Amino acid sequence: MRGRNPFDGKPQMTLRDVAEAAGVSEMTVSRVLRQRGDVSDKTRQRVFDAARTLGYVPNKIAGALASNRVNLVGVIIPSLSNMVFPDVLSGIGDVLDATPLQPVVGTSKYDIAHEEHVIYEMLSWRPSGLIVAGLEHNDAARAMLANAGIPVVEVMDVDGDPVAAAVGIHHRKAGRRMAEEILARGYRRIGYLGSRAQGDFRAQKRLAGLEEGLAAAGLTLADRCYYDGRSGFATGRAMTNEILTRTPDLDFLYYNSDVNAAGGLLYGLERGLDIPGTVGIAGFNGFDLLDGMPMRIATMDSRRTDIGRRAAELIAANALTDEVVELEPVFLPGQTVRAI
Amino acid sequence: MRGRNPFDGKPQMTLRDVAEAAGVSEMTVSRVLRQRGDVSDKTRQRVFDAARTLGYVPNKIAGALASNRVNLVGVIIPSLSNMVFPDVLSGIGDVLDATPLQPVVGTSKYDIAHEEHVIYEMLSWRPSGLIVAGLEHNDAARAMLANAGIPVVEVMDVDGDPVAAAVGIHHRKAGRRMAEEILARGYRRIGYLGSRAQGDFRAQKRLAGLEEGLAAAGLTLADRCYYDGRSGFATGRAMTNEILTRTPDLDFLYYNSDVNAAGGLLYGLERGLDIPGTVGIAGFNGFDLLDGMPMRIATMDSRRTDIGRRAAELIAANALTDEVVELEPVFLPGQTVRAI
DNA sequence: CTGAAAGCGCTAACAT
DNA sequence: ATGTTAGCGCTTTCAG
Repeated sequence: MRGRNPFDGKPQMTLRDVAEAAGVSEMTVSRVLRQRGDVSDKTRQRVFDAARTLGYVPNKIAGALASNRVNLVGVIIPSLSNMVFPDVLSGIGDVLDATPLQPVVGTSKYDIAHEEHVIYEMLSWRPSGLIVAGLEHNDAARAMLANAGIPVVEVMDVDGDPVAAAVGIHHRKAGRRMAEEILARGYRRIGYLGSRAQGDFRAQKRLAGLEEGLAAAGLTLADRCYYDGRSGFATGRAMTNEILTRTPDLDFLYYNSDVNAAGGLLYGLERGLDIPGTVGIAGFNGFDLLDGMPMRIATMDSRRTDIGRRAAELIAANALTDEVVELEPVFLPGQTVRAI
Repeated sequence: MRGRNPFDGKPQMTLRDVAEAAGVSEMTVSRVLRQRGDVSDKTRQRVFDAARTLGYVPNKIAGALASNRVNLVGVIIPSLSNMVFPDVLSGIGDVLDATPLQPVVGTSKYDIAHEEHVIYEMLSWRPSGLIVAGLEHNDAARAMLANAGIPVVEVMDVDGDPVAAAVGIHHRKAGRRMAEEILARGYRRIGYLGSRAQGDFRAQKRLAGLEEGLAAAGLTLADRCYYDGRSGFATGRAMTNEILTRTPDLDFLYYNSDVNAAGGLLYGLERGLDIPGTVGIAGFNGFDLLDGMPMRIATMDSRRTDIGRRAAELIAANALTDEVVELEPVFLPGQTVRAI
């Protein structure tokens, strides 16, 4: 007899069991359970009853192999702890809920080599589509994505060279745009506060964009400050303290994330800084969790949910395109920058 | 010829293709690719080369069907937007990373009927284990979990009647414990601020525990205030304003979540309330994101990462037990309650 | 409306 | 160290 996995608790119930109980063929059971093809009401009822009493749960593995159809969409994001990505997932879910497709999430941990591994694992389940955060992949990953033979969408960022379709904002432009807003409001001594993580390409692009924007006005960044580890209020405070101690005459602080900016805001208010008069503050992302801070922080809505939605729509439409959808981030001045 | 899925981009590459290219049998290729059984170095190399040049990606569907082994662990949680659950996932990941198992996440949206559906979908992929948040399931779901034939662990909560193994804290006890801490610090007019959501059983249990604890001292809750929608600073502020307007003599505010408590804290500080003198504040969860608030909020660490870890360990050990692991939440007084 | 046959791509078990 | 055979549980296809 065929070896059974020693881990198996109990024998698997099969279509055949249901068929026998209902006194019909396996095929009929299959048709009833998938609501495909015509089956008489009487038979259908018998089959349903049999399946229900037996507690039959179909084996999708077998079904997928036979039909060559897997209603899963792989979604690969760097991390779930960063609030950015759950928002993207929620957009994806909104769209896929109306289809038979189901998202399956994997995390790359901001590590390109690990990402390659996750992509490989995902593809080996033959999903109906793949959504991958970011444009930065190693060659092996790019090759897999290019040859996957299923719709692939790179999300978040369109500032680079997509392998496939892409939906996102242009982070460099977002940085430039922020520079313009800052300068238009009369700030001149600008500091940047962000993560040291090599894997956060999008923040790096925003920084590059910011510097471009400043350069266009003949300015350079007055100082910058980096942190390791997680973002948070404490992180924002610590960085702010560090950069203002080192360069006290800064008149603007641009943070990689709203969460850190919020920490900076709290720090500044406690020190009695005149915000936005003496020092302006801006973050990035537009987290509504932070509504209710002492001041609304200037930020840029990164369109996360929309990005998820648009990506999912491309997958649901089975679009094997390499279309690039660039969404416009929305600048939200809040109360931490001077009025124009 | 066999019908091909019209969605397929290109024909699937199979073991046979690699076998032909390498001039060996399919079995040999299979052995090489799974690093199982002895294969000569020369053959191994030929196979690797062939697989790599062809860009072969194994079909796990077929492999799983043949081997009756699926290295996936289903994880079903209410939502990803609530920061609680990513923390649990990260604990699960820590443990599973050292095994061949991979977590697959599904969300029940705080809806028991939808949860049943998600459990069914998960089980139909024949995972090696299932981790489900909460003890509250409908009968169909309970039946599925009980008969899954794989290790099943219910996480977060042990206050109820687990179908299978359970790892969590006892939320009613946590509420009682909080009542004791509050009373021991001399507060007497206590208000509760939490979600109206029916699906948040654990917060409801904490509230029940709080009331029990107060009752034990001959007290009752002085007021309560509920919100719809998402937690956040703005939500915390609004609730706090509402409850203090209605019942100005409250001397303690117990929130369902740290995030709302933080909003309440900001509100209170702005109004010049003496915290913790006149009014004490406590939340729940122990989110370290909030480190760096103007005051450290009193809270109870819900042991989320540990819960994830312990649950994953049970799954990894293939434990078909109904063991209940009760972890102790840790009370963190912070600065928003009076010293004892 | 229902059934029988064939086979999806892979791996267990048994050769050799 | 490598090959051969059978079959996992389901769905496609074709026959009635």
